[in-house]
Amino acid sequence: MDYNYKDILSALKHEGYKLTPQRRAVIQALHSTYNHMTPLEIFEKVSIRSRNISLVTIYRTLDALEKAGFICRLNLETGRSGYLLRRPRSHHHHLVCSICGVVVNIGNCELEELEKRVSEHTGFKIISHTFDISGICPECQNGKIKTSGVKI
Amino acid sequence: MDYNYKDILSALKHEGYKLTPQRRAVIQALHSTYNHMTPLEIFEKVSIRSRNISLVTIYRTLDALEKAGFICRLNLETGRSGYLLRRPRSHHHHLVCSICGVVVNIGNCELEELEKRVSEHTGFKIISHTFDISGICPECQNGKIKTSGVKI
DNA sequence: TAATAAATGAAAATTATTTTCATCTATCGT
DNA sequence: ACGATAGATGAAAATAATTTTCATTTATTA
Ligand SMILES: [Zn+2]
Ligand SMILES: [Zn+2]
Ligand SMILES: [Zn+2]
Ligand SMILES: [Zn+2]
Repeated sequence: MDYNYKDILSALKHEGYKLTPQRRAVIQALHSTYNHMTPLEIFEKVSIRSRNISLVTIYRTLDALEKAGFICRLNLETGRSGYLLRRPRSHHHHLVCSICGVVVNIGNCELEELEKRVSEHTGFKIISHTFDISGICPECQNGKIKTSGVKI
Repeated sequence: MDYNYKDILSALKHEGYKLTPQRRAVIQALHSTYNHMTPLEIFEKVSIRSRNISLVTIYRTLDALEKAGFICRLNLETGRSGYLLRRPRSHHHHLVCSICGVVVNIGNCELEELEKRVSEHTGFKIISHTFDISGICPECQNGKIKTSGVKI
């Protein structure tokens, strides 16, 4: 089952966060797309509608949302961070288009078995794993590039 | 089959790079450990033996080594980069100790099959994948912490 | 040994992110 | 609705990683 805009607002409030217009705007921006966005991109997107937010607040809001588990952070190849709304509640991974930045969630992670074998073989106590796939989405394969800049 | 110090020197030379003392020192530092290191850590390590290198040169040497395929770059959780000598020539992944930073190479990547299924399911043309595991190595589980700072 | 393309280092520039601190405001109890 | 207050915001400065610039040095090759 997926999170949605209302879920996030009420859960945030429940966790003691205030529902400011700035936070609503950031959540709304994340909710409006399946693309990942950097803090700066979110700032630009939000600033189109209201000049009423600063980049610092974007950073702080993303921190809060990440701590509360409502967004996924991508470690971009550039060394920067990309964020997107966390839609599946359960453990999952990301398939990211290198051209337009769209993200498809990959569920049914089958890596626990591999983890177990690695653990037995090395003696490591496993904490976590990361797994990301990059590729070209069908639309970009057809040349229908939707965004201007090259992502990732 | 694994790369070693001499392989790298001669291959670098073959690719047109000059073998400067600074480059030798960086390669030597990477070769001397199975831990990953940040550029700054490499700088500090190399600087103990000779005051004859600057941090900029570390960055430039790491760029060259990465382009030439002789080192692996880890996207650390902190958003910084960690580097280590690339020992297996073939496609592989990394199991990293969160405490001491030691890295174990995981060969026999079995993710191509998963990639194929994802591709069929989403229509994406797959370019690449990343897969990293973090955990606690046997020595750190026993409290034998070798390095001072917490890595990753 | 001389020529030269490449490499180096110091310093400045760039960029992402975080911190500081004074001001503002969402929320809650009255 | 009103006032108190903890928490949130924004401007500006601070931090930190990385890259660029440019004058000087050096590994390589003939
Ligand atoms: Zn996700
Ligand atoms: Zn997984
Ligand atoms: Zn490796
Ligand atoms: Zn793989």
